[in-house]
Amino acid sequence: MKQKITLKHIARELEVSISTVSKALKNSDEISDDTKEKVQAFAKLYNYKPNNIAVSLKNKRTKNIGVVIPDIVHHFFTTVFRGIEKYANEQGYNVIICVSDESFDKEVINMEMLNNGSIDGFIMSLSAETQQKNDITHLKQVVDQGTPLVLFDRVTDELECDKVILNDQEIAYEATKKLLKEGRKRIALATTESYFNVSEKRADGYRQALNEYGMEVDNDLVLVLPYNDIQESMIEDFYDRAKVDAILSVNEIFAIQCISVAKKRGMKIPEDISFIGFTDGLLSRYSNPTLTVVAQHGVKMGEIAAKMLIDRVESEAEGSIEDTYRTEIVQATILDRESTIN
Amino acid sequence: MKQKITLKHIARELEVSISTVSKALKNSDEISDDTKEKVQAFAKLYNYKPNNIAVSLKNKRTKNIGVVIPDIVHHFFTTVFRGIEKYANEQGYNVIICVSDESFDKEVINMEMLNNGSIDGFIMSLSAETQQKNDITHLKQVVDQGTPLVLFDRVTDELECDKVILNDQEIAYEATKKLLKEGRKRIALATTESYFNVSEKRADGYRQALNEYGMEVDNDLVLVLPYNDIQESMIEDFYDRAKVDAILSVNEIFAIQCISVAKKRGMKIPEDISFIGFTDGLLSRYSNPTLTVVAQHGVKMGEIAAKMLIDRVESEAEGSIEDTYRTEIVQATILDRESTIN
DNA sequence: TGAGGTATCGAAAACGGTTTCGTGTTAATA
DNA sequence: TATTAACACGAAACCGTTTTCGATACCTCA
Repeated sequence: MKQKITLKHIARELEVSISTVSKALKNSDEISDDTKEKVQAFAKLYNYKPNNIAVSLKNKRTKNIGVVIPDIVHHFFTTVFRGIEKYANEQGYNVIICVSDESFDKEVINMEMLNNGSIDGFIMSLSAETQQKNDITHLKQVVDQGTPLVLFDRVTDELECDKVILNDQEIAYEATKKLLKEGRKRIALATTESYFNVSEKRADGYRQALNEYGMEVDNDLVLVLPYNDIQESMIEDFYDRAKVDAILSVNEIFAIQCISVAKKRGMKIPEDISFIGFTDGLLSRYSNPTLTVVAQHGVKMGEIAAKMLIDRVESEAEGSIEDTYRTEIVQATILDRESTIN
Repeated sequence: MKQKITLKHIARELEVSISTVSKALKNSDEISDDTKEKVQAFAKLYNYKPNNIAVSLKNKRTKNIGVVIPDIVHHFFTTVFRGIEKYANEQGYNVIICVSDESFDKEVINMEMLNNGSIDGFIMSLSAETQQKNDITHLKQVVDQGTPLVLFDRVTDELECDKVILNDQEIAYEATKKLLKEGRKRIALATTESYFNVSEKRADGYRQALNEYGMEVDNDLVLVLPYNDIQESMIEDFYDRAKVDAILSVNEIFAIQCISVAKKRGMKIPEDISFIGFTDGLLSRYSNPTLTVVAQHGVKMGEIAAKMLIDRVESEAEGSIEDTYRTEIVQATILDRESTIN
């Protein structure tokens, strides 16, 4: 096991000072070409790499960004993360990831773990519990301390910071209109508990479209499903009590399960009933019939979030403080597949 | 924006030395109870948290572990990562993740980025390209430098280090035997190019079972599919040229696609043909019929990998060098679902 | 009374870099 | 020849901790 080589070693070996070595490696013009060559050759030979930790301590910049997300075994978050990681790496940043597991406490603990110099800024999406409790003192604290923060997807209006969101309401409106244009009369909404910010906005878009077509929003047509542990009977009951000819689902799984039950009941898709779901994951692509979806462009969202964060980090480093926070909106698109009529 | 408070600030304010503050906060018995109380109260009041970077520089330990995986939008890797993150966090470690994107170059660059003091050790799974080229000099370099390294799933025999793998061959043997016991006579193997270590081992298990039942391994029954961009016609052609009554697939997607084509051809599942796939992801659970799978227990694999790494990191820190590398084997299990006869 | 012990604290080195400023040498200029 | 500027380099401070090694003051006991 070879010892990691440091400036000190090089300096001793070449009988020059540490400062000379440091400067020579940076090609400073204070140093003669002769010594530069010597030092650089030696450094290359022994594969010298500056110690990141030492550099970070000196610069007060780590080139690490912290990402806190509710779940990692989850297609949407994964794609966003992909975008973050991609952009960050291109800019020479590393990404430290923590999973809050939809838990408020874990979210708080994770952020405290990271916010002691380990990272230059946060990108995060709120946990379910945090949205439910609506307690964001930990976020405020981070922002107060001057740590840049970018929220994506599951955001909150109570905090002033940079944000990246989907045009949820608008695209839900578009999706619903697409179903209406198919001639659907009894369009259902499959959704989660309402404390999810995004679900609420999607529901708004759904209602807006119905209203525009002069339709009443029938509460019997709203199917609220639990986040986990969905029983088929819930969907059966729903089909029993509500005549339905289309379903807009706030996620992929709900849609797939509704399709599955519909098929068992002998309904023809998309003739008798059509489906649109949010999230362009594997399920939608490989289901039978394939599912028409709202593509959320997670990678793009992640890239934008990373860019916003890094821009802010670097501008703060240069002392030019921009104090206006921005909210970027990613335009979702509808991907037509077999579960709707085209 | 409040300045981050340091030992120096506390020391100045309380008119004691930095060392006293440091010791007081650690409850050292060199310090009187009086001063301890004063210092601790002040620290709590101003929410003092030690700067991680400075601590890392001093201890030469970062409490960060680096994870390099080929893909993040991928169920198996995601679950493994979940296990890593879970165990690591419990032990007070953070996880820095880099995605190699199945590219050799990115893998090398990522590892170089991290291996300059940013992390205490690596957990990784080889990229496709790395396996293909069979070039692992970058890994050897890391190990030579004394950085602990744990390989999982996509490992290599050419490197001595800790490893965590699945009992791929054995479970493929079991799965194939399960199909044989169903009375299947023409069992196909849907697989990737052979340079994937794990695919090769699964193929071995498949052959072993066939041999045990006195069957020839018919090369017409091996369907090699590309990693991306699978055309349905490839599967159509396969069904055309080979009479098949069961398929063992090295992943989920191949199985799902084979099922889809089989259904279109009017084959009854599992009566006419049965399926087993590797990876217990969403697709298998929500497909129609649901897919019998080999569960790889990614979370457990991740936890084991993290434990192996952290154990080694900490034992090295204590100077007690264990020089025997271990290979842990995770036992896969078969989850019976609708695509096979039970 | 003086040696030794204990309690409490501070100075300083160290981790591995970056950066400012000063200094000695040489060469150009008045 | 004396002054000065350019050149090449080193000393030292600094980032925020931890930790070793005194140093002082007070106390105890022979």
